Amino acid sequence: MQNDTQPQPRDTRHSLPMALLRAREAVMSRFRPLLAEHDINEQQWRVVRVLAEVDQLDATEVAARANILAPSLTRMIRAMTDRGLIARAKDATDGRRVLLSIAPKGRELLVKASPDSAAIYRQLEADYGADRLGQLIEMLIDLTELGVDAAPPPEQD
Amino acid sequence: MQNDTQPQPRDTRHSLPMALLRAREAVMSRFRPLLAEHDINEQQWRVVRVLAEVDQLDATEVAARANILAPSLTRMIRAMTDRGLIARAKDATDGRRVLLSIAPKGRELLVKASPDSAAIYRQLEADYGADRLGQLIEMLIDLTELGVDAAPPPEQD
DNA sequence: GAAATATCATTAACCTGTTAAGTGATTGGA
DNA sequence: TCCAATCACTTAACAGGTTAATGATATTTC
Repeated sequence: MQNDTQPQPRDTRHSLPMALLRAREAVMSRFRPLLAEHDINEQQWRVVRVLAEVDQLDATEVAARANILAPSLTRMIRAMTDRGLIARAKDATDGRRVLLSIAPKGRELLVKASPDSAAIYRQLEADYGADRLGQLIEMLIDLTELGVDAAPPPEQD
Repeated sequence: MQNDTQPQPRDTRHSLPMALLRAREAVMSRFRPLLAEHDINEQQWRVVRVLAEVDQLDATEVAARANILAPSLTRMIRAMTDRGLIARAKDATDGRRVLLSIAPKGRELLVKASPDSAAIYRQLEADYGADRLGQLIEMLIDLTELGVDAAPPPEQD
């Protein structure tokens, strides 16, 4: 056996980025019909949910919490305000900032979709195991919080 | 306390889809510089790696294994064949199928990028714990394999 | 064997992802 | 005060994500 002369990449099945991608796709496939029913996409749904948790938030923070890039959010703001899902206002003390908040139709959407969403989540817990699902989420949060460079090379100066 | 009249969605931090998204973003941020160095994006990198594991594969299978939708793959095939990363051929026995295989520049890319990729992965294991990372991947694979409807509602007729 | 059906790939249309550059507002040091 | 640097958002350009429709082959059914 001399098959390890060249370091081969991990097989795609056990690659962490791909495993994350596939798992996400598997989970989202359960929620997609519900989102389609309410004529909203994943990204807008995330924005609505982030804004539901707070009174108002500047665009940069919304983008960070909903995992959406600033240019994407800029485009989405127009569509979502036009649809009455969110409201946009300028920050009085900082002219650069755009403050976003949830609007009536956004709350309405949340109220209408939440029960089904919760049911889908319960089914997922039933299928996978509620404890195990909770454990998985904690592990994912830990992974996320490692940050880009948990152990950066020592700076030389 | 009477705050549970309306089922509120899980806070975004503990939402499974968002946790998966954020974790993936955190992991990919480590790999992105390497991919940029080789002037390739995530999706093309996935296609190259899938094709490296086999002799040839029809487009549908490549799409499935690389988690890329068929229309996206169609667009990518042109760019990737133009660049010499993959090769495209028609299936002699089934005129509908397009068979894809890795091409010399694709193998070259793999050879050049793999050592750095492996190093990034080892760093990730060091930061997160190799055992724990393996456990996480197994949990993600299990989640993926639940499928869309592990326990579909009983059909009525 | 012909018609109906199913499958694979492509195209189209619209949206978001991503990077880079641009604009206006704010901040902080000379 | 000035002005350079930074910051928040926007715009632009191109690529992929997503859905639906279309075309071309295969397969199934009668």
